[in-house]
Amino acid sequence: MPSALNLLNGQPFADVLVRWQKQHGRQTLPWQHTGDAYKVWLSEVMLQQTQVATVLAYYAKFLQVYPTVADLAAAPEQDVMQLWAGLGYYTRARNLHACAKQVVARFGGQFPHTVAELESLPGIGESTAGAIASLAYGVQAPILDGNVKRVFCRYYGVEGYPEQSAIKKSLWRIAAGNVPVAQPGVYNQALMDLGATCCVPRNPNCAACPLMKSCEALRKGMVGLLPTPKPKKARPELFFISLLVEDEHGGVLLELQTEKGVWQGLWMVPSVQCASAPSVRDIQQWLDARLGDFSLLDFRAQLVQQLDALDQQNWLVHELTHRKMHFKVLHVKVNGEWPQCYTPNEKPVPKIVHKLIVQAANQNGSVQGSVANQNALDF
DNA sequence: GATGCGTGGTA
DNA sequence: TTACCAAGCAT
Repeated sequence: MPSALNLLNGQPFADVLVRWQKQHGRQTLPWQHTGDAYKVWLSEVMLQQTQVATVLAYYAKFLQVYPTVADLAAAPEQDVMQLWAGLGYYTRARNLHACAKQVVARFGGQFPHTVAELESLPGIGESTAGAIASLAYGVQAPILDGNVKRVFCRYYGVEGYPEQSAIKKSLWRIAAGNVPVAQPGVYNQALMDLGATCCVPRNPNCAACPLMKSCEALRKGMVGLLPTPKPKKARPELFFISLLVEDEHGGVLLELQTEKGVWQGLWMVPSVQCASAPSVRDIQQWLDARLGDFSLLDFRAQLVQQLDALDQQNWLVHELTHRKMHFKVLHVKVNGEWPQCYTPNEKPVPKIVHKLIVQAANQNGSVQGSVANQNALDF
């Protein structure tokens, strides 16, 4: 267990990391060295469960469109969702927007300095609050993200799945016990940089690690075994039939997902869950129930004609962390501009919409398809 | 306390 | 190809 006397080669643990960060850590990430809590917050939220390389383009776009938290607070939510589309975990986007509004309303447009106040804001949990407080304001606050958990699990030889509450609790104790008064931001950045560039999940570069000489996992030969992996669980496989209605302008019929669950707040092509071997009768019933909603009754025959061919159509696979989704498509083109049809660039859509459009375009090589394909590639 | 929530990269 | 998992949070 760590203490104030946690020394490494006679130097305080934190000093070693701070020195390492300045020499070997990352220095050029766009939100670093800005002293701007808005930028730190924006990056931290985007980086939740998401890698730096993925975030960079989204971060730049957000900052360009919303240079300040007040700009973001004043934006329509759909605009925020649109900019976020493709980044995943869309609750983050809604919370981002709600948080911006609260920062303006409750804190006069300035992010608060204390962990407790930061944590009271939507989308900011204990770790993100610690990151903002330490990185933007120099507050002595711990963080505990995936990188830090891995570094501590190895360095202290902590066994057990880190998300388990008892393990997590002891990791937080370790994290809190090590944060230095001086330069807590650089120290926290060091932990993240070390985890992201050196103490990586597979094939860590222990020879280059500043903590090597007292790493418990290394001493025990357990580096490859820690952190203890998540217990495996079967991932349910779900099957869907989707309705791809394409108008002359490359627009696609989309409906806003208002239910809680995957893709809430985004726009999706009409879809119905089915068995892995869907029956023609069930899909036909679904069509009869839905076509009226979209004034598409005239196209019923055209769609019904495709039902038998669905057996031959390959499932398009879309994998999420907790489930594996399979899609087949009923595709129809309509003349003119059609209500509720939008290009995927007009509305925030999940990635699967682009995939479905691209697949349909490849299958029939339509002109509309190539437009849709272009839109997909714009992302 | 356990579960749900996206997408992309990597070995 | 499959499996893992990455700057977590909300419910």
